[in-house]
Amino acid sequence: MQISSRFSVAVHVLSLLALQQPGDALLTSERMAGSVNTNPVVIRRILGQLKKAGLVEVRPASGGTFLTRSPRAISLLEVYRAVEVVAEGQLFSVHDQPNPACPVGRHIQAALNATLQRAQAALEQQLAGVLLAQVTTDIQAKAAASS
Amino acid sequence: MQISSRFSVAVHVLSLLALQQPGDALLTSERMAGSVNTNPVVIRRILGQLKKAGLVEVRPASGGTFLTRSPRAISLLEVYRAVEVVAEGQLFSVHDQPNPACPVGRHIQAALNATLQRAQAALEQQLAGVLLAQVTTDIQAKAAASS
DNA sequence: CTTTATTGTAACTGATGTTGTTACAATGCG
DNA sequence: CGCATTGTAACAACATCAGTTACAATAAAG
Repeated sequence: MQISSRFSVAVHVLSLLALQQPGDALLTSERMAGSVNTNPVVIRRILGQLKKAGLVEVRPASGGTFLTRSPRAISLLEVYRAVEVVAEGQLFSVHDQPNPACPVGRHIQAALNATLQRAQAALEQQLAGVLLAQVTTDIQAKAAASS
Repeated sequence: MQISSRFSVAVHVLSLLALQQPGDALLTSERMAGSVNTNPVVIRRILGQLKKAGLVEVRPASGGTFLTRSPRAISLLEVYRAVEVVAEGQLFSVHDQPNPACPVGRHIQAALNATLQRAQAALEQQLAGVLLAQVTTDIQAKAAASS
């Protein structure tokens, strides 16, 4: 099973917000949905999660949406956590009722746990090491190169 | 979304096979299902995948099931790949039709790709570094300690 | 050669999660 | 006030998962 695209959509939306300039038209959920190519409600749901995580400020009605911090202070791990694509520490699911009468059944969970936690932590560390600013810089570089 | 428990069940089953002794009663799907605490068909489906990956030999009818290699020569990454919990290189799903008329839409996929691949590779490397033999040794150690 | 236990596989179910959609009340700017 | 927009609920369509029933194919044992 794949990790939900909520994560990539969230990074997309945050990139739009990070690159927004003072003079620009306000970024509404409709506009953002146009860039992501989805329904505005999908964007609003994700914005709700980013807001709950304290990453964005959404001013109701026609107030616009803004980052609460510099893109240099937002890691992709924070975004990943914000959109709850995976419950904390639960990337792998483990069969939960093995037979305790069998030595393997009794100990498999504990024997596997350390490895699964390490694997998950390794993935999260990679996300922690990338900042939103790096993504937007990369986007701008690619945009400049292709023009 | 979580990674399917097929992976942990497969490691459980392979541990049973690794710890099986010559004199023991044959490990049928029914017996293994008893240890995992699930339905025998679930076990047979997973055995089918492990067989396809060349990790086990299943002799039809009442012939028993065996590892084709030493547990020291089977990494958890091979098991992970065998049960196809995640299509190769596709742990993260990315929204696939961003708007090319927007600079962010046009470049977000490429900008994210390297990071997502690295994160996934970090996870897989951890699995590659653990052998089935380590799991069974750990199980035996825990079983000895609790007796 | 027949009996018997077992595997391999198809088909179906119920539960859950995702993405997209419609609908509409609440909000706050002009 | 009027209006664009947000926040949220409700629902549909779809996919995957885990469990189950059913049964033909297989091969070992007598």
